[in-house]
Amino acid sequence: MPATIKQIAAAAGVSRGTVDRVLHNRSGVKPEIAAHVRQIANDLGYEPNRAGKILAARKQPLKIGCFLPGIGNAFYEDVVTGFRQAEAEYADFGVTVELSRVEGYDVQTHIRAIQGLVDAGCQALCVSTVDTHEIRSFLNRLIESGIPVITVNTDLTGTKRLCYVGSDYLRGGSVAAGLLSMMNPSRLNLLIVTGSLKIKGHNERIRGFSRTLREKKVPYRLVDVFESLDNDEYVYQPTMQALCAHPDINCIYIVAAGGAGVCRAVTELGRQDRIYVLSYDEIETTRQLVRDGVINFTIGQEPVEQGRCSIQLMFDYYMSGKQVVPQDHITGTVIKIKENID
Amino acid sequence: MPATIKQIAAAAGVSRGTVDRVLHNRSGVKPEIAAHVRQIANDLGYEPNRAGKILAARKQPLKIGCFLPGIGNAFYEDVVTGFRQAEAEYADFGVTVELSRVEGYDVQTHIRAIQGLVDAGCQALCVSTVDTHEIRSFLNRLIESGIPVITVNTDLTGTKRLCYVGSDYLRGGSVAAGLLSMMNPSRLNLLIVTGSLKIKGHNERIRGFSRTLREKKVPYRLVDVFESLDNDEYVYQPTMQALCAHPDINCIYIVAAGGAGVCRAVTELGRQDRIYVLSYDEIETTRQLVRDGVINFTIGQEPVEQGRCSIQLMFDYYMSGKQVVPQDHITGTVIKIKENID
DNA sequence: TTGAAAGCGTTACCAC
DNA sequence: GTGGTAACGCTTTCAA
Repeated sequence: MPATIKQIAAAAGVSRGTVDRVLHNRSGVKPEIAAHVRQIANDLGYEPNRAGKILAARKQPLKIGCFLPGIGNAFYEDVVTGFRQAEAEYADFGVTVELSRVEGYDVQTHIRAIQGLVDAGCQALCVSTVDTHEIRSFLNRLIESGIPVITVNTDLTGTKRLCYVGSDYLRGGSVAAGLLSMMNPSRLNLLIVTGSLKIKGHNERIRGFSRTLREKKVPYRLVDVFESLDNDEYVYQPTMQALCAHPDINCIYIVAAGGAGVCRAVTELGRQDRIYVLSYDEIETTRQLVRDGVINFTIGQEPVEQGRCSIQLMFDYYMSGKQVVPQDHITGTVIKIKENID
Repeated sequence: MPATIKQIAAAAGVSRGTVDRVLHNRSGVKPEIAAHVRQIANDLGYEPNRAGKILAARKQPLKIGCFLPGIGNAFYEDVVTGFRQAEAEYADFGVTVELSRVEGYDVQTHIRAIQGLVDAGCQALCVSTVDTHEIRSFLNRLIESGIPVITVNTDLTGTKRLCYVGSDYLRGGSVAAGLLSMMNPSRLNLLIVTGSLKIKGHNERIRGFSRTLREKKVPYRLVDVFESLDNDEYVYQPTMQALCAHPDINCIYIVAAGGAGVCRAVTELGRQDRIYVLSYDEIETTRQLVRDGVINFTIGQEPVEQGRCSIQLMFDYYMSGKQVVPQDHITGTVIKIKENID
């Protein structure tokens, strides 16, 4: 059982208040006493007791604001599940989670929503937003005003965010290529359906994918590339056209949402057995397509874990007295096939 | 913020002591008062505060005994890592973990080691042992004497253990077959190397494997099956013989430990590019063989999570006043290839 | 600059 | 049967 403040106080011959001041680097302690106390705390291997801290902290409960875009994109529901899980887990530790969702990816809308969380009294933020200059400087201002920020699912380069919690998109692309390379394809005639050519994560997946295909010397021909705009309705037509124009397509790499639309075209043409389909994430429609054998592999990024973990890291950061800056948490790149999908 | 005992006491017009007695179903409270208190607790949605409980519980710290066999089998090291992680995580909540390891799978040795943990004052057990009648009745006696038991990695059928934390071996086998079915093999000439024909988990994997191969109508011929006894040295010879006798073997299914020995034979014959190798778990030698491209797939079962989770569930069980029996926790069946292995 | 005390929610124990 | 109180470790506030 580790030493307590009381024991340190007794050993140092001072009061608990003084020890507390020293341990929190607060002013008003004579330097030599401070040094002495620090020495003893060190010798005794002091580790603050979380239960005690939490109990005392109940007077100032922690309100964490969470912001997610893409209302209507089922993927984010899992992140929300993670937020809620963590909220339930830490409820009796005084943690509250306030969630703000918006539709689409408009910068001004995002800024307004995040500002709304702050106005509602949130003392910390977990956000997934777009990586533009305007957002970055807006968040940097918040951070400087004392509101710590963790980026979830998408990082914001060059901000002073505490840390990033999310997947390694490059690796995600690489894993897709690695799987394909093991399929022993005599020749890959490849269709790539990305979400948006403007979204960094999607582009990184494609970069990782093609790099690994080259490294592995997989013979392939890129037949076509187009965007799905994360929309199942929209993507159906271009997929249909591409498949009809190129009867030799034997692999479709779906980089983001829109898989259901792509697969509808595939099955309507009855070509599901002659085409390898790889996709990302585990929304319910994707899961069903995997069960049905239309999608061969889907590559997950543990979205629930992303939500849960970001709240936990923020809580721990506050518990450490904002002393210990959390490390990035890169979630797993999880391969799912019919047999290990839920 | 949920209601506290203090608030309930005030609302019911009784003392905190009385509320505490009611909430813990202890005797010595007039029935009508008890009912009244219960009513109010319900209305106020009372949830006990963990921080408070933990603090008060520091007077009786919880010592959990963990037993694992297979010293020398690197797999269990990861389970130990999980135990230690949880111990560190819960140290300031008064949790201590006492670990006992033995070599091999002798029933009497196991019983002696587990009894040793109890004698050392452990109030709860997390164990991985063999599923024999003798072990089962020994553990049932311990359980009846008031020591809760969680089975880790291997379940004990028909015991009164709290719950099982570990993988679904049947599914593990099924996933291996699912992967193979996607390799488009014209015809599979299959070598199966199991750990031991006496170990239930290994047999279940094989059962899941062959069932799924049949379901998927994968054309295959079983060339040979033998045991590795989890021993890299031992398994080398039989593998060499089988490979030489059957130059048409194009797939090896390694059901348990011994993968390094099997792969040594494969590479010495220079046949790594013509043979699909599937294995289980992620010990360092396996990882290296995956990186080297000798093993194509290895299927993990999250051993660290198994260790961590079993301690956590036991702690939560004690925290609930031994009221809430935890559910089985089946860890993921994780597919690893070169690109997503660490 | 330091000490003392109250309070967070729970449990345990002693007194009535 | 019931109430009161001390204790767990920590933070905060007030007093000296």
